[in-house]
Amino acid sequence: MASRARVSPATVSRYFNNPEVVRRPTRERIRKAVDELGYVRNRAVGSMVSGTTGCVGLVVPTIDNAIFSEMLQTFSSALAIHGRTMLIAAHGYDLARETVLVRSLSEQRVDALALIGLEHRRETLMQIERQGIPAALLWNYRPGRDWPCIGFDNELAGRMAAEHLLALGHRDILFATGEERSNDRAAGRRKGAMDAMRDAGLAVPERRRFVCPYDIQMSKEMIARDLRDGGRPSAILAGNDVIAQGAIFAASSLGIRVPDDISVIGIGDFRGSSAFEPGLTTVRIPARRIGQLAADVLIEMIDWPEADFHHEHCCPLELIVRGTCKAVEPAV
Amino acid sequence: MASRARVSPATVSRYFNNPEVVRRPTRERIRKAVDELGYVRNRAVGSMVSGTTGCVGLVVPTIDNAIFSEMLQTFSSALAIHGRTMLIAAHGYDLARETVLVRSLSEQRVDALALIGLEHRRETLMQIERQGIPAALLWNYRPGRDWPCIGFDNELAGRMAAEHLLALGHRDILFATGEERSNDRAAGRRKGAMDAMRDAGLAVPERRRFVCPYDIQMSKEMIARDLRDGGRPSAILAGNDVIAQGAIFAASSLGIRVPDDISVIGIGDFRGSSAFEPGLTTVRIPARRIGQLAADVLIEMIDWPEADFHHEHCCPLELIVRGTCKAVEPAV
DNA sequence: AACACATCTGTAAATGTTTTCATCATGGCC
DNA sequence: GGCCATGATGAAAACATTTACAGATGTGTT
Repeated sequence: MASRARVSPATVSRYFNNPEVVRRPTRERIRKAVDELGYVRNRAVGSMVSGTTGCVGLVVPTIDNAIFSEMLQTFSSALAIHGRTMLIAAHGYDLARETVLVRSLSEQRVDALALIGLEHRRETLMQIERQGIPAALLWNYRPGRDWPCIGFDNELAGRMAAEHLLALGHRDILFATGEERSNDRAAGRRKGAMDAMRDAGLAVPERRRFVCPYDIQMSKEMIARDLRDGGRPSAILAGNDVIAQGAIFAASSLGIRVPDDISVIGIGDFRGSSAFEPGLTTVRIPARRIGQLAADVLIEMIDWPEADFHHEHCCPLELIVRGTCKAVEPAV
Repeated sequence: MASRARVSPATVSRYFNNPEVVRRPTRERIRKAVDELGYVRNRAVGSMVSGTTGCVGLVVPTIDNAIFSEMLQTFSSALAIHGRTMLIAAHGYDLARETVLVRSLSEQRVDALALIGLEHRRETLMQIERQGIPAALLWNYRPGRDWPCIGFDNELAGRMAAEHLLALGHRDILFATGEERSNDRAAGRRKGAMDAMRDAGLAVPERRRFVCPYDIQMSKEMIARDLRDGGRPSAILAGNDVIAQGAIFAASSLGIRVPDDISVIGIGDFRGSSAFEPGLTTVRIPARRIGQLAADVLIEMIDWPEADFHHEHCCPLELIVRGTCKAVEPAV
């Protein structure tokens, strides 16, 4: 390649990385040679010398998820603006597999790494620390961590949902929360909701709590069965909007009207939740904001490795009141 | 690293790539050294010498999309089984940007590449061809292409939906199809539906056709407005399930009952479409199957570069009849 | 003991880019 | 014309791994 343009490899390198330092005619000669040979420079090699790949790794439980994908999209676009690429890997809610993926990403020499949630295997975090890869934990937030952390307070989300129902006078609430295995977010939300109940002096019987998978159809079926066989609560608190949507359809399939006969609240405010009839009342998760912040923080950490600002962002939640919750009639 | 275990770099390389050719005690020594030093091998460098990175690139219009993400998940898992990683990039329905992404992926030296749709800029395809990267086009299918192609017949999908409505006696159908800019899939579906109407000897007036964005809320609003102002068709054919869901909510918001007052059919069978009340009648896209096949095909192309089997997979579609379509009452 | 053979490991070359330092050319200024 | 500053380019080292080949060691057979 270099010989075709009658320049040294050094100049070719400059042509790609700092075109302006190459004299116009030389530049033109290289451009032509690149064109004719269909030359594509090998970034992998460059990374060996310069130590950077321009890739940022993102390890998520699953891509196949309404709300993550919103964050992913923003994250990816934000990186692109800085000329970086996103490398993505999904572990399917299996933290052991997460360790493998992190290693694989390290081997690719990603410039930075983002993980979902605060809970990870010791091994995973040590791997990252040891290699000195800039990294951040996303989606969940608790203060005082020694890792950069961009997310929101999942406990608060659960609490906000519960308190909204309590404020409307609901006492008999069904808690249909998400699977908690390898998922500190779901666990946090349930805890927050339970705390709110306790604080209100209300006990939640075992039969009013259960775990739903992240699937609208399966949630619908489980909740429908419970509504049919397990008595009739006055409200359902769902661990996320997918479960909430399942709950609405479950009610609908049994001829139970929302919100007249039963109230439903979700967490997430996924795309589409606003379109429901009636619109889903929910606690909005600032997914795009998290994606954007995550990208900003990681790029900052890459570009100023010494700086060591303490990155902690707790993004605000917002209760979105739409049409699926209604006050209980005052006892006559 | 090599010195710490008192072996040559060559043996370390063997330890990682072919552990079984290294003698037990040596292996153990290396394992210990790796452990102590927290050593992580640099795959990027290896790729320079061996020419492979273990990464497969996937360029999609958007990740933030119910049905792609199902395919992505399967694709990624299938690759993982073969020890390969997925590199993903989204161009936001901008084929010019796609070219840039493909170049970037080439520079990373992905072992193979997958693109969505059949239409791409000449430049994009030439880039790939010139570099000799194994590549496949996904999601859409038309026979006789000179590129490996794994997808389904989008025209047929549109036609199937239309013919179902026609068979139920519908004549006045509203066509709410997807945005066609940089999207041959949406264009194909609309064409298929229109062809079916023509074949049935029916003209579709301009006011019964319009384009919806890929967003449930916006689709709902557009369709609600049309239903209010533009007269009342007996059925709505939606270009995808998101639009169909928007249509159902639009009807619902106006007190129009589905399917009694109006029928709705979608294309996709997204997760969640089955949970609707009533369940959405739709044409199922075999998303997981496409993801699996795509991974298989690409891995085959990587492993047997010479083989040159003609890869063309047209995955079968299936009409899923649920509850949103009803025969029109026979004229009295 | 000699030999063939298999198994394991080391040597050294090769890979394509970046980076540092040196060199060369050019032009302005005294 | 000599000098310095500036800008453009080249030379060469460095990077961490793979691979072909050679050498070493061990094993079993005659």
